[in-house]
Amino acid sequence: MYRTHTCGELNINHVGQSVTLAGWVQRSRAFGGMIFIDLRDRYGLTQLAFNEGWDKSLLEEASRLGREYVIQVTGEVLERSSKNNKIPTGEIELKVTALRLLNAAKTPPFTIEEETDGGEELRMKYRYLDIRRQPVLDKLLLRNKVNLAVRQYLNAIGFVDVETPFLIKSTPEGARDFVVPSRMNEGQFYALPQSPQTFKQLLMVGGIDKYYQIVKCFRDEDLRADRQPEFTQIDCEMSFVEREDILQTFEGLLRHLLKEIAGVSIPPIPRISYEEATRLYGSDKPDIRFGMPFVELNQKTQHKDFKVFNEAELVVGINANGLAGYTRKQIDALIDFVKRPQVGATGLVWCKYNEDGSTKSSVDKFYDEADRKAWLEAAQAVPGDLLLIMAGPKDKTRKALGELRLHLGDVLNLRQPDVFAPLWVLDFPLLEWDEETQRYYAMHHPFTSPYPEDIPLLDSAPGEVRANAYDLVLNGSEIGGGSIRIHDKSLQQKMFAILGFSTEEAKEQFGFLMDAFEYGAPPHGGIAFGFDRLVALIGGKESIRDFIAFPKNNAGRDLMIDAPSAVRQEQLDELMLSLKA
RNA sequence: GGUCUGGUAGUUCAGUUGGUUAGAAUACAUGCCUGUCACGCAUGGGGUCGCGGGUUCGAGUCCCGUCCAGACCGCCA
Repeated sequence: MYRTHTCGELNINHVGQSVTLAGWVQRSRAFGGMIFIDLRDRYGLTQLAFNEGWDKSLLEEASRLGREYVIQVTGEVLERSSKNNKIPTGEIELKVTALRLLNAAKTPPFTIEEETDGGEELRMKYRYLDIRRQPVLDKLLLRNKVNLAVRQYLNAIGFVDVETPFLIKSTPEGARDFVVPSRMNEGQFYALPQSPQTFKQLLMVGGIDKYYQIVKCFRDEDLRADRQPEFTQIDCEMSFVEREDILQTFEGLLRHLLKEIAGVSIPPIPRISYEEATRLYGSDKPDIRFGMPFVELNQKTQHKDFKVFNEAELVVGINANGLAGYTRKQIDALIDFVKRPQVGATGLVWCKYNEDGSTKSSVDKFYDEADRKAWLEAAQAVPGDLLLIMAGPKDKTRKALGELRLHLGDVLNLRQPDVFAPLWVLDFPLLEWDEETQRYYAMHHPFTSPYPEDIPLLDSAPGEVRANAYDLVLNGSEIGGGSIRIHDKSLQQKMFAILGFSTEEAKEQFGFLMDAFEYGAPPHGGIAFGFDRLVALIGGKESIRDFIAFPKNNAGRDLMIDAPSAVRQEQLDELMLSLKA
């Protein structure tokens, strides 16, 4: 037996007991005739004490131990003469009577402590050392806790975990596929799933009724701080349900998770339409931890000679509550923010509602006091507020003002990580027109059903058809999305036709699904959650990387194992592949 | 595909208008120290200034290229 206890559990009640611990040397503090060593495992730290007076040869052995050496010690639990109230084991120490070196260690390239001196790249290269650090370990433990809570909730209401294949078929829609060459089928390739979408629908045809899976998905697209090429989804599907059934079931899941993990009770989740979300917040995933809705000012601004406003499709403002005191310099900083290429606005007009009730704006040349008062009133501003206005093409301007709104939320500290404000976004458009390829694309995916009452519009005005789809947004991040699916072959065929598939192409790509629809497919719908992102948000962080044990960098590389890499010529030959020079 | 930022000791960073032998902190090694817990004190070792080219009497510093890392835009049904 390597140990009788862990390094996190001994306390004053164990004094006098003989125990054996095993772990890593965190830090050693040596004095003339004595040495203290902090021994670490994933449960905590325990101080080991060596004393010349107790055992001189043992003290000498201890003096040779370096950082991260793996050791086993046996000894007696003593009450400390000077206690450390910063750690749970701080009242005791181990008077070591036997020391066994289990493995020596090179000096680690960065310090294994709460606050490390290591940079990102180094930590990724030596991820196994990084995982020894408490903040990283805590995130992995949180992930495990959320995973367990998801399974408990879903199992309790009858969901069945079914595994679906990873080696599947490449499809043209959606994200770029990772492809895998097939040795036994020369010149042919599998694709890794972007999601188990069609399989879970086939499970519904198979009568599984309530399916879930916590499953890896793969997308060969560029990465971000919250985007990895392989990521995990909580994938769910239900039969004989309407939208309301899905919303209730998974609102319950989020409520369960926040209660179990974060100890937070949330009120019923508000709902908003896609149209309203973009109109009020300039985003289809608004952060509603704070207000600041947009106010449209076309009618109140386009009666004077100010060309910028007059020629704009949309003039829209936001009330930056309480910022009337902002100096010229501070306002210039906001203007610089919106002019950054990432935001892309051309300018920003401001209008102050001073504490004394007077008003001042950057466009006083064109607008008088009455005009300015009218704007401020429309924005429900009170003295002390600052109105910020943008003008331009509708979509672009809304998006830019949405960025500014989030920035103001940050500036005003209204985006607290421990506040959870979920939101359902409903009534997405079914289709999006793409100018470049001159065709419609499914906004969600081609299996999403339109609202029955909108079906006639599929022929006359496809762009106006609303999807029976829903996104769950948490604190400005999309954490889940789904829809009621098409389960009727002819409607599915029609969708493919609108998306530009010929009958043959549709049959070749998705014939298996449409065949299945002919054998009694039940009405069904589902949802998938981004598990990494959900865990990160519950943990109060923006980046998902630390919540993944072995993440990839922003070029999709694993710095630790140095993947991807070239393969041997024999492997290529076996696969009948040759590389372009 | 694009924009921006960075690359100097094991690590995190500083390094002025181009100018003598490239510094600090920390880590590491050695010595001293019997109650530390970021122990303290002293001494010491440690550098292809990412790589290649150019300008110059002289380049860590300026220019060009390239590689690597990070953030973002496009992309992500």
